[in-house]
Amino acid sequence: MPSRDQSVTTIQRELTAFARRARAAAARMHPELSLVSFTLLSHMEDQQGCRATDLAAYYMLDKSTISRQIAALEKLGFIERRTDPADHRIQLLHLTAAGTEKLAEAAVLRRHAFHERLADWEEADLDRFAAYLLRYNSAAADFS
Amino acid sequence: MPSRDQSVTTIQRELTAFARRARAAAARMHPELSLVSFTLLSHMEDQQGCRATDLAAYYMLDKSTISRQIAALEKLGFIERRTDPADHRIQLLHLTAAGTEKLAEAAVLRRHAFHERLADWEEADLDRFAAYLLRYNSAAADFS
DNA sequence: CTACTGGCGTTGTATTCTACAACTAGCCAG
DNA sequence: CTGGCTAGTTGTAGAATACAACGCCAGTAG
Repeated sequence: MPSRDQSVTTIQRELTAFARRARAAAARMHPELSLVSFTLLSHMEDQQGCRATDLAAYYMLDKSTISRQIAALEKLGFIERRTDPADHRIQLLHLTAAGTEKLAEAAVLRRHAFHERLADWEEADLDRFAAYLLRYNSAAADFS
Repeated sequence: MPSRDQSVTTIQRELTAFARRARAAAARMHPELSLVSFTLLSHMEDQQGCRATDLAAYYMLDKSTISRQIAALEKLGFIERRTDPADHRIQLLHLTAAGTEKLAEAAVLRRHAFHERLADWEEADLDRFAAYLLRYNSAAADFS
């Protein structure tokens, strides 16, 4: 039975190892959509009409970085900006049809990869693993 | 009770969210040691005498990237190269005392952050979470 | 109404990370 | 010895990112 400290160390090491590979794995899986672009599009799909500032805060990126990413995604035709009629400083970001489609393509590839890796897991274990990750991330969000 | 597909989707989303933030979080925690440098040093500590090629394969990075990272870490005095006497093509990478110390400093900061986030978890849950991550990563390694 | 203040986003600039390709050097099989 | 393989380096270019300075708009104080 591992000690509390050992478990925390393992969690840290394994999460970090995953993080280190995620970028390259995403690049290999869908070269047209980097991990950053993918997550930004995902976020926009979930939160219809989100602002650039929201994305910056959520992903701990500088607003200038987001601005350029947004510009690139717009140039590709994946998103569109709608100026908030109530406040002209704000741009509400929305996926276009092309963006939705592209995101779905990448999501299929990713989901397939995850399903493969998790193929031999019991459903109960998947359920608990998902719950643990949710719990961890919601706690981590408070510290960011 | 979530379906198998929902659980996989959650796992994918939450792991990805973590990965997206890890880089910035590491940079904020220990600005002197990027996430990449940190993981490379960690790997070298675990696998005393590892090769640059091993690091490249494990983290899915190009060998040129590793070469430059290695060069930077050597310039900082954190690692040293020892040519393998049996095969002069190979450099065995070792931490120096300074590197070991620097790594320990960063590890303390990181471990503290993880302990904080996991403070209110039951030990049994930590244990299971760690086991799930190990299992996931060992499966993922086969696909890389 | 005007001026200050603060929030949102863009642009200029520099740095870092990364990949790909071409290369050198060492090992080994024939 | 030669050809082919492996380990690592270097040239080059592109992408991501941060920081700082700026412009624009909204709200508020005077």
